[in-house]
Amino acid sequence: MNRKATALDVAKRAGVSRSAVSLVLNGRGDGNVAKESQDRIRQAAQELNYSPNAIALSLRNQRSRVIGILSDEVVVSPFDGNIIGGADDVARSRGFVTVVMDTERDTARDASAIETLLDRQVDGLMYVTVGLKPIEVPQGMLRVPSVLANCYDAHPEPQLHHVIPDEVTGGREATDHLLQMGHTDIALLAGSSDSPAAPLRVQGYRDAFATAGLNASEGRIHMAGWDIDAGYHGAMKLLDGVSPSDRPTAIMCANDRLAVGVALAAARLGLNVPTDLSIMGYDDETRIADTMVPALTTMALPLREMGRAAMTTLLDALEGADRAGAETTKETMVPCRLVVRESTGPVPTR
Amino acid sequence: MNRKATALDVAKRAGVSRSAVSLVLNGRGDGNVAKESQDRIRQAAQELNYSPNAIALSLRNQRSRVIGILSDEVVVSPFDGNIIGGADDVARSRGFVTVVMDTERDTARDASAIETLLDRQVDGLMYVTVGLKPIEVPQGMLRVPSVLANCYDAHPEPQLHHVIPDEVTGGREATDHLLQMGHTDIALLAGSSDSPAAPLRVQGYRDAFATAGLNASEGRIHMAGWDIDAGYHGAMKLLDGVSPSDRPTAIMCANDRLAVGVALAAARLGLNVPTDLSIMGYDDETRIADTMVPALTTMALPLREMGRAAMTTLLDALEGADRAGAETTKETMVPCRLVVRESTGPVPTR
DNA sequence: TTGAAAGCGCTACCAT
DNA sequence: ATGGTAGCGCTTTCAA
Repeated sequence: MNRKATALDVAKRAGVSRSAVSLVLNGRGDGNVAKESQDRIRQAAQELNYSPNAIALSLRNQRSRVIGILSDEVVVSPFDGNIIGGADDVARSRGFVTVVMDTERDTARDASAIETLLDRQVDGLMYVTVGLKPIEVPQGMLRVPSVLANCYDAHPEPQLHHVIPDEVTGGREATDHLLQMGHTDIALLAGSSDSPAAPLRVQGYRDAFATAGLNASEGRIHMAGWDIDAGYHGAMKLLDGVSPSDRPTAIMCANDRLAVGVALAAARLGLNVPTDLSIMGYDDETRIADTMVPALTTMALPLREMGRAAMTTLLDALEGADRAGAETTKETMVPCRLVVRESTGPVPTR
Repeated sequence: MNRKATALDVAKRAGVSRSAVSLVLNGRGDGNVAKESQDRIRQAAQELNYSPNAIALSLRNQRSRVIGILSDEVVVSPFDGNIIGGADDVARSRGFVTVVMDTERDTARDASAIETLLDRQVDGLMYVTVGLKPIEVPQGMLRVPSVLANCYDAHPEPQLHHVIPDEVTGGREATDHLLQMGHTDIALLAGSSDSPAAPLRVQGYRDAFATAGLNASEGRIHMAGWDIDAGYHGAMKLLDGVSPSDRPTAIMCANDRLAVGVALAAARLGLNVPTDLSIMGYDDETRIADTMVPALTTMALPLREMGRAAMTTLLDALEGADRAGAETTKETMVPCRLVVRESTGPVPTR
């Protein structure tokens, strides 16, 4: 708990001035400081285990090389953490550090959290949410370069760039996968409309049918919620006591938890997956989709890529502040990725 | 992106000196500054939307009221986020803010992350992990008051206070619950020994039997891993093709995911839960245990409480630095909490 | 009651 | 090539 060495300590030890230390340690020694002084300085710094005080640096330079990440509940919830992971990856690789604050879904805390971050001189801000959603962009975010990840400005005239998954294409390709295996009666457990992702995925489902020249039967689309029990009860309604010819041959779910519920229902009804029924998930939730029995075929959300893309956009804006107006597009859509595992198979012959 | 107002701006606007502003805004105005100056200052501050520059404050005061939280993978993984939530709760209520850095399980990054935090003048440090585990305490943590949450110093002579769940009691009470419902043949899917939590929970299981005057049959304890498939296959081994009289009447799992696998197996075998088989989980994982069908009886990990306790310990040490040596105990054990839902019931009569 | 000045650790610009 | 100095925004002491 003893005080850290300062540049002055290093200077004393090396028998030079503070300025010399600063120059050398910042690589501007050559041509300014004698070679041998340089060595002594570096040596002294090493011995004292010197590293510059970032606070003083920030105050002096008016920039901190810190990016503040504001999370609605990414930290405390089990979801979407990899967005932050991806963002941090690129931040670190470019010499920035990220600090995260989580408001636990209390938007009233947004402003104060941002104020806190801003007061600490963050060079940029990123807002990240669990699940795609429109947000009210907190005023403070406009004071520094900022970006939105997995969410977007609810206003008609958006100020900030956002990075979101391409849900329509995701829904379409998930459906395509089933279509290609010969399924035509595909039920859709579609989440609930409190999330904008749900209707988008439904849209993709419809598009896939349309492209295939088939009619998506609207009666097969059920807004079911997002959890295991919803999947279970939804599947039961679709399958229990229904004659095989009237059953859907595949159930597509708006997330993996629904798929777990469906699998549970299928097991209870003595239906084998995938020979009697194909089940398709969405999200590729870690340690759910990959460890289910059978392992879930699913549409992976590109979380890490989204985080990377968002941070890249932000840092580009930050570092290229000179060559102005380079930024034109306000939206990045990252494609989802089909992960084929064991819960889907060819349509049963009957 | 225009510069924020400084204390000098406020002073000018109010027609006073910087010191006056400082005094008033820090509540030391009375007796030092004229009442009406005070009003003008407060007014000006308001109008300019002034808030002090935290960087300058930290530099000046040598403390930042920031607590750094270092996470091994709490942020990016789906688990244990509420530890951070709880920690943040108490930090905020005591006027501190927390910033989180996640190393994504790369312990090589520990030291540099801590250095970063330290360079930014954090007043204290908290190390938090996913799952109970021993850690190598990074040197830097000893330079400021620090605490360990959900992990503990691997060394024989621990320096830091740690907060962990009481796994033995948790295992015991979970088993007790089953015992009390008349089960005596209770299988245990015990996770794997790469986690210190597993043997502790097993210990609790044995203790419960011992206390009840029963023999825990060691043959019923299976180190099975932690995921759904492990639960599924473990249960299949226990149940499939086994005559009802040789089947365990209850399966206790070392986490909820195992329990999901067990439920899946039971469903496939036509076994009803809980009338044919009771299933007990562990962790009370959000949106898993509570939404399973049937909803899982489980032993809840006191995540939020652990976070709260850890932060309380840390801030007490920080703020009570004067009255020294108050801290004697190095360990806080937080009790787990039995949550009875629908997956457990009386032993079947046969 | 008020204002001037020092100093937290650092870098950049001056003189020397 | 080197060292002195100003100043980032703030609080605190001291003089007026």
